[in-house]
Amino acid sequence: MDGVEATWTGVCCLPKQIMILEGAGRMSINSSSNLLHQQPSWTDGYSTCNVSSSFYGTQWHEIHPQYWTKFQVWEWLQHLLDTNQLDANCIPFQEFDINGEHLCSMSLQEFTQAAGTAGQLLYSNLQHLKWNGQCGSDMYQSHNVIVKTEQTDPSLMVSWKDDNYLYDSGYGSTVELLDSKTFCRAQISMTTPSHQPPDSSDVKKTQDHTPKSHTKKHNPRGTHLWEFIRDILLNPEKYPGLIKWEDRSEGVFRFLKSEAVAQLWGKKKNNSSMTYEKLSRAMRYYYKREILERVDGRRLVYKFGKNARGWRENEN
DNA sequence: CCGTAGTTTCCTGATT
DNA sequence: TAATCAGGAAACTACG
Repeated sequence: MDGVEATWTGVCCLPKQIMILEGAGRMSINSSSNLLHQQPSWTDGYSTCNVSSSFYGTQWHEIHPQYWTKFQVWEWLQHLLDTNQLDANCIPFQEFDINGEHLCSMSLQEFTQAAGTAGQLLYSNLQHLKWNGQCGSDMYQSHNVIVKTEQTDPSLMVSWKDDNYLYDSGYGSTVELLDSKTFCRAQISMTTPSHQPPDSSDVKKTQDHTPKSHTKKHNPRGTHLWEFIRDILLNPEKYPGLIKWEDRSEGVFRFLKSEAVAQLWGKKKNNSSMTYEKLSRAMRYYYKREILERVDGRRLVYKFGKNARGWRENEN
């Protein structure tokens, strides 16, 4: 029911949606009118959008490609055009009138058939998004600098470099859980000749290559806590034993290692004094905003509310 | 400089 | 008794 629920406080993608549509027109895609007619349900409810910065954050680069809507697929395509300064007709949007799930199931061959030479770029970028970044996660493949840090919980080996960090699951695999904005920029730098340095507030002040066509979101500290939690849940193989789903379809989950999660969150925020006590206070603030719902009587158990996005299995 | 969002920190008291 | 939950209050910080 709320796959494209427009009631959440900030479907602030309106400007972007307009941009995409304009872009489609400019690109003289022969089926642009088709695109317009097939605008998915995101065209509904605009007028009711309460443009709050609270949810500026939930856009294509903040959720796993698997969960993208058709619109988010187009956003991604548009983004690639913009960031690679590609000619608009390089990517036939009409060939990508599909949701993220479908997109993720496409082979390289299918991408090439759909988008010609650009297909390879799309494919490799998507593979990267699928396996290395996602949701609030992102990475710098060229910056996998592992800096060992002490962890109270011995099962938790976390390494950091700037905004990103690597989480060693303790099972021999080192994976990334990074900031989404960083990931976005990493993707850009990855596919453009001029390499951009990792995300940092310092860098942000000096860099001016970020495409302006993508509206700046009010997400001052990178991934929000609830997104961070969601991403851990969406990566059970990467973050084993930290948080688990109690009821996947209902969005109910439970902290298994509350302090370990708090440490991980603290690491992300560069705050070594983070505790579950403090993290849980922030979680409780989400009740009022309906990002979380109360689960009475169960310790360490939370439930995603109607304003939490991107956690459902088939959210499109 | 100001206001706001999203925490962070601290605290008191209740519950498990 | 320790851990967790519930919220109030104030502080903090990036951002517009």
